[in-house]
Amino acid sequence: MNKRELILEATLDLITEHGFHATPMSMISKKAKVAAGTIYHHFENKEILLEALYTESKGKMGRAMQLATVNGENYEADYKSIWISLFIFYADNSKTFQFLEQYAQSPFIRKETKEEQRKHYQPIIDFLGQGIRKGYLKSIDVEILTEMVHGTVVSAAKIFHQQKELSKIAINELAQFAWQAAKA
Amino acid sequence: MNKRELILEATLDLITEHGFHATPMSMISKKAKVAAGTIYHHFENKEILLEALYTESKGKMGRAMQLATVNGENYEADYKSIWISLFIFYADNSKTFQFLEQYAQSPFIRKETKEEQRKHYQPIIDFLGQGIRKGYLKSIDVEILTEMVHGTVVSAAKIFHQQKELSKIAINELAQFAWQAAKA
Amino acid sequence: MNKRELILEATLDLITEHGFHATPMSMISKKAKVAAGTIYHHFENKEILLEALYTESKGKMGRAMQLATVNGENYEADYKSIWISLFIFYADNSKTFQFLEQYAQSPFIRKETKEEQRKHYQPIIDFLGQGIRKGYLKSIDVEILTEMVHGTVVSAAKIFHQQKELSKIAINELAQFAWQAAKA
Amino acid sequence: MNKRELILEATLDLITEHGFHATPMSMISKKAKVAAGTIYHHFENKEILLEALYTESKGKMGRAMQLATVNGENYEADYKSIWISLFIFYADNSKTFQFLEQYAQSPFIRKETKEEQRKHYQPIIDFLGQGIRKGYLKSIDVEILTEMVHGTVVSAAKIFHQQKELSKIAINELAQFAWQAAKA
DNA sequence: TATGAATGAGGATTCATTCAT
DNA sequence: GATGAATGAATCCTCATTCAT
Repeated sequence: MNKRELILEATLDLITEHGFHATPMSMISKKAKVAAGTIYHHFENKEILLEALYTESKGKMGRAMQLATVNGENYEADYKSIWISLFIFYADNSKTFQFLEQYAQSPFIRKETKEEQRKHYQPIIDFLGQGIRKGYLKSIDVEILTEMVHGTVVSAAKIFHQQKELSKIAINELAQFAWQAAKA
Repeated sequence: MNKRELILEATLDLITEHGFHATPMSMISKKAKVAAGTIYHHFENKEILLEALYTESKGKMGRAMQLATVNGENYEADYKSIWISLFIFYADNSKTFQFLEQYAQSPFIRKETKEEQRKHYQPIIDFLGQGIRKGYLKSIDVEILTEMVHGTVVSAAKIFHQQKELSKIAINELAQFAWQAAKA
Repeated sequence: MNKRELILEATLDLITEHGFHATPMSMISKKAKVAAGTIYHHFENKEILLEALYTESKGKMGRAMQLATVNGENYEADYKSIWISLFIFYADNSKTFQFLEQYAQSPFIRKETKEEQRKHYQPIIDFLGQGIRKGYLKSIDVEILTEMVHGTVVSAAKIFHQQKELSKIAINELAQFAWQAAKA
Repeated sequence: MNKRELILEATLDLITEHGFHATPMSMISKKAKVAAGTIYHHFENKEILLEALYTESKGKMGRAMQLATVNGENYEADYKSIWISLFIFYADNSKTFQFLEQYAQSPFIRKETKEEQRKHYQPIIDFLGQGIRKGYLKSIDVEILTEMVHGTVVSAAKIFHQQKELSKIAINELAQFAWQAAKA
């Protein structure tokens, strides 16, 4: 594992535990077992380190959603498959989830960066747009609908991380919750 | 307006804008037009100031929900009324909303404080519990259901604050979204 | 007990425990069960409070030494009696002793105050001067001799306070030590 | 001269002049011509800086006493030689002397540190213990005797620093004072 | 006299960043 | 690239003192 990775990993760990401003660079360098100056060879400054972490995290999230088995035959099944894929990603990557939740809306990340990373939601927006047009889903503004549906995954993930357990049945119930919410 | 109030208000303003660690006490004292030391007469330290703000904010939220017109005749109508009451509170109190969202899960607020403030959700938990027992709502664990329903209000409020506008119709659509999600 | 006394007592207690600068006026006011402002009705400021304590302490010490039974018949006995009187005062008034030791040489007390309180040593200086002239004691400069003899009492008191015990025999041995040191 | 030394030296100068709490770290950094933060690279905090100074000072004192010419042939001569060595150290190192006097019993230095530095007295304790066993000295508890004898050096050093002069003859008289005090 | 809330200058400490090695 | 000592501005907090009641 190269130093860049080590630094990013340490940053994720520490930032989810203490928050951005309560995580000194010295703490990151210690956890990553790297000299303080080394961080600055890989990241111009602390803000840029954070943005890099944000970009990486969003990328991982995007890739996770592409793992959903979407075959186009049964809209409801595809919808739930995507929902569950994202849920599982959030469930399996607790720190990345927390980081994205806490920092997505924080003033630490520049708007441009946030905008740029919206691309990862595009496939979903498209999928939900299709569902609306085909009459499977409520005809609400697609951006709004996307936000609402995503919100259900986030809520489910929060519950999961609070309880450290959630049966398969329960997960399917929550997917069903999300489906009934959105369906026409 | 007494100094304690002035300090809390300044803190809410600044903390939602810059975040906890990026808001120096000096900035709060300047905004509140109070000497730095005065803050420490009212709040032992910065952390406790934050906790006080959290407690106050949760209290306001609790009071807002009690304004919902619940007459017990039509469960769906009552459900939507509560949903909309909370939504309106979040919509009208943008900063309080942001603050609660940012710090609800942060490590800055002690678990005990968080637990104690859960009391404000109790009426809703009861209301939803009733709905489950009477067969109006899905029979999911009531705590989980509460979290999921609350999540829909949060998502709606986020959309509202991003767009700075949301028609009455749209709001009713989102309440409908939340109702269909939860109903049996 | 009037407030002035209460304040002085609290100051002595706290200052010996924490030191002058580590004893805030607020701590004194709390311990004395008096409002912060009240201290300033009795003492112009912190420095003057300290000086008042110094003056009172030196006065007590002076009075203690006058309790020695000096009958002028046996010089050695009188010498030891004075020595033991002072030792007992230091032993019985642990805090006053510590305070005088720690602050006598500190920069906190003005030279004039210190000079003025030297008067309490005058009887001893006279007594030792007599001893020198009569050939009972070494013919060393009387101020120096006084300092050296006083040093033996201080050392003995420190030992006492460290050990919290010192038999009568041991005390007499130390008085004997002090006598042999000084005698011609 | 490395920064650590510069800091310790500046601390000694300032602390003896103003006292611990009246010596801000900023003042030390200025006097040592070092950035404020640099102090914290070498000493965890102000207290630990003080402890380090204490340890160094005691070490110097210990080394000074080992310079005494002790040949074991004449106990009285050896005793006086040690006494004078320590006196000269205290006389030549006015600030170290003041510092040790002021902080030896203060609450700023932890008991463990104090205990550990007692090792520097061990050679003297041994020397006096021998003197007691061989009948040269009073049979007083050796720790008590050590303290009393040390007290005579301290008193002599105080006199020296007050007067800024003390003839060789006077010094020998004081060593004689200390010898007669302790001898059997 | 007595009170204690309010003040704000001052102090300990932290931490992002630099730079000589 | 990698190191980590050094920097010093910025931050939290303290505390002597004042003053309206």
